Amino acid sequence: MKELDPLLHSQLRLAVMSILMTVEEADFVYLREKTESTAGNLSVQLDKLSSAGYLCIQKEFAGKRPRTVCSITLQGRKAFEDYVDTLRTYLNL
Amino acid sequence: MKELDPLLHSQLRLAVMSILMTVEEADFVYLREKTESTAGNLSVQLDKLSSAGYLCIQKEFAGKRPRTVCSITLQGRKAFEDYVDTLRTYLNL
DNA sequence: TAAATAAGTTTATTTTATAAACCATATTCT
DNA sequence: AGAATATGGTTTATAAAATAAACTTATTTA
Repeated sequence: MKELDPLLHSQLRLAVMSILMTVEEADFVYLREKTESTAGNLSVQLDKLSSAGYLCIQKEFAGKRPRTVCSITLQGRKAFEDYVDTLRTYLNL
Repeated sequence: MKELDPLLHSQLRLAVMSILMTVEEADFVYLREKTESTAGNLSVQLDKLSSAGYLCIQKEFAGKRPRTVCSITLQGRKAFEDYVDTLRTYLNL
């Protein structure tokens, strides 16, 4: 049985990637609200996804406030699709 | 975002449930081979699924050797289907 | 009869996820 | 102006999980 990419097999990381699959980019606040996660947890998980090269993070300023913008990478997109395929075999879909 | 049943959102437990969805019953050895897991890990995960009422475990003897047979319960079947539905919203399927 | 194998269980270790605490800046209230 | 509050996060600590290693009991096999 092929193993599920552990980086994606996590509720919050999967939710984040799922959102980024459908949207050109998303900032920290949006992701936090959409996923109903705490900032701390989100921060950690974004770092992991970023370290893996699944998404890229740009830090800008919106007016005077910091803004963290995330977008999925090609590699991330591929990994997500791969994960879905593997999952299908688990779910009998 | 609805949360994914943590009992099913685990690689090994999901694999086990997936198998039990398609097969009347399966014994310990079969599950271990099919999932390529260690006996220790499998034992722990089967206990959890059993405690949750997702599967039932019968201990018999096959000749002189013990045999642990598992089958999915109605509740387990429902939980699995529910998990799949929830997951769809994450995966945009 | 001693060593190896089978079928598990229990305990220990590592990894993960999550939450709590914290930091820096900006804004609002008195 | 200075204190309190909000914003947008990061870092550190805690709780929960997954996994592996060690152990148990019985059974074959050499």
